Amino acid sequence: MSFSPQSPTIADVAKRAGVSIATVSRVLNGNTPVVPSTAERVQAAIKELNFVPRSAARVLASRRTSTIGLLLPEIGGWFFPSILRGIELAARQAGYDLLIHTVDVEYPLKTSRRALGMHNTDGLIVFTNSVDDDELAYLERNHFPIVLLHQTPPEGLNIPVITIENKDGAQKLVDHLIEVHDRRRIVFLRGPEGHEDSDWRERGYRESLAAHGISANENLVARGGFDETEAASTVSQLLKNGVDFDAIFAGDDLSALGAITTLQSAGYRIPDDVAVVGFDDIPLARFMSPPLTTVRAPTEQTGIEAVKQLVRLIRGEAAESITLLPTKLVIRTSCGCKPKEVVP
Amino acid sequence: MSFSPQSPTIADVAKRAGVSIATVSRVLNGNTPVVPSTAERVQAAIKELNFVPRSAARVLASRRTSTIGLLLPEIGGWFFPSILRGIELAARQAGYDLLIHTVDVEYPLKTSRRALGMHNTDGLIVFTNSVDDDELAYLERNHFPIVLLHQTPPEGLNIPVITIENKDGAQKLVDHLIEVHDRRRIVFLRGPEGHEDSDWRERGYRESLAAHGISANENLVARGGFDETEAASTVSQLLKNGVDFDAIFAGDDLSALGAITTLQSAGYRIPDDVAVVGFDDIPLARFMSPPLTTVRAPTEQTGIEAVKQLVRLIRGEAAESITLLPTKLVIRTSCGCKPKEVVP
DNA sequence: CTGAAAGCGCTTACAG
DNA sequence: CTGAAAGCGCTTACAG
Repeated sequence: MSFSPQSPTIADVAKRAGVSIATVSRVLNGNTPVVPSTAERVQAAIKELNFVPRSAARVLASRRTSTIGLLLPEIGGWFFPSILRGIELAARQAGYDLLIHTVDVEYPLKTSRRALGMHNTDGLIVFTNSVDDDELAYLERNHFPIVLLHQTPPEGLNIPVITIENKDGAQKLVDHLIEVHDRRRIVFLRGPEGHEDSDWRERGYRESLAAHGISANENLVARGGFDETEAASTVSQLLKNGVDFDAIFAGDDLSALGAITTLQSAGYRIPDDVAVVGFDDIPLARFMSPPLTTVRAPTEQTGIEAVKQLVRLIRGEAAESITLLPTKLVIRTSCGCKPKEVVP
Repeated sequence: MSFSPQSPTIADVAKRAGVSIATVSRVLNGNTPVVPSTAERVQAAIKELNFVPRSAARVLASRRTSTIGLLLPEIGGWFFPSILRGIELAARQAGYDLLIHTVDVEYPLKTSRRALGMHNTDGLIVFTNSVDDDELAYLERNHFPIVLLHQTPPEGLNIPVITIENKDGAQKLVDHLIEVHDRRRIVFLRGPEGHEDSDWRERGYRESLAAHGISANENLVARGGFDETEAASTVSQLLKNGVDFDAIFAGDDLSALGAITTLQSAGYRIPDDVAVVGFDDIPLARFMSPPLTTVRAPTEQTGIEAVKQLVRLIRGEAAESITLLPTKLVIRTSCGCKPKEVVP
């Protein structure tokens, strides 16, 4: 039903080239010397028959799947395509296929154990909370290669993690609001509950305030949900409650968008009345009005690093226990900077 | 290196349950009756040993990979995550794994034949131009199940295609500009060369003009590239050239964004001076200023349909040769409608 | 309903 | 450098 019946096998190639299947295999894998003239005959036979070795047979015989599994939460973010591209490129380059499974975050364990694991991959890249702690512990106990993306491992588990300089980026951003634009009543819009990126950004926010002798005001910390709609409703609530603020550090660019929209339709001018900044530098950030000041993370690089560390683990080498990719301030005008000063 | 050495096999389960491996296999697959009490013992053994059957062995023995391959162009669009979700959900539900490969559109053939094909999948979902015509012909000649997404098959090949009502959506949108807002000098911003979605949208545009007795003006058709930057530079060029227009139908929402940005910084008011509409209804469309009138496509559904048709082919059933998913006008204010009339 | 056995298409020691 | 052969871990006729 799936293989064409006449689909050639290694035996067909061997027969045609007049060699044993072992020799064909050696030509295919290139890891054992083969006399050039023989190799050429084999190559020719392969081409003529349009032969492609059955993956399953190779996997079974070699005990290596040459496949990396990627577990993602169902709700894909904006960075998702570029991280995926990074992972796919790096995986292919290292000789691995990529098997993807999206996880209903409500049932991380049940779904994940079945779909991707040691039975069909050599290692797993796990994105933010898409595998629960018990499952991670189980996999680690069995020395199965795993790398975490944007999530530190649960207590006691030694699993490499790839993430970005959230705290540092956030701190620099808030420093900028305070030092350059003299804002002191800065709202922070949190991401979803339990989202580590958001937690670190919040720490950066708090440390910046502290470093400038501004005492934290808990009324200024509210839910943004990494989501335009939630941020929009939170900001209207703040306005309704008469909370006094002169800037908003939205947890991500989407919530910045929601905040800006709400403020503008309530008649506030940005950045004059309220400065608004985000995090991520999604493609549309530069097109918002005003263009959004934010923090850029090297998303594609994140995926590449994840594969790099995972491949080390698969090869039995040591991996970095934490890889922290640098973030970078992107100054536009929503913070109060003038177009002249803008980084292109 | 990849399987833990002690990782249990079907033989371990059989021994523990005191049955043959054939019986374990039958319990696993549930396609042959097994006495309930025996089945329970087997299930218990499976659970105790934490046994998960090796995929490669099943594939090799059964001659079915139970895997669907997805070929994507490297440049992921906005709809990408939701289409992927649709595909993944539907694939899993139908009992298939999902193997993904992104294709450098410069070399569609070379990369694609190696990565995904009959040697490791039961069928392929091919996204816009990620496999070249010769390769498609080769696959079809071998009766390998394929479904195309947003791309009609090359001449003479009978490959099912899933796409959306591009022409109809575009036509309704332009009808709206003409009939409701009395615009007659409407610019169309094309997508990338050879992009079928764009071609169909252009046809809808032209047919709407024709239906209203407006003769096409080729000066009003220009490159938008499905891209903010390209659209922005095209629109400034139009302005510089003194081209006279009262509306822009951008090929997609991103180019609408670029157009709006450019017009506004040149001092034009939207929609009063120029109405701007897009296509796709990306998440940020409602947050643009003004909120963008556009056309919505059921992206997740597109992925689901693709899997559905592909599974039919894999099972040897007949598939719909074309599945056209409906699009829907989303009226906001960038076309000139007042907020009151806005669809929520 | 169940088991023994062949076979899926490769890789890889082991000899030579 | 090359071949014969065992074996990877399953599924599936074939008997019984």
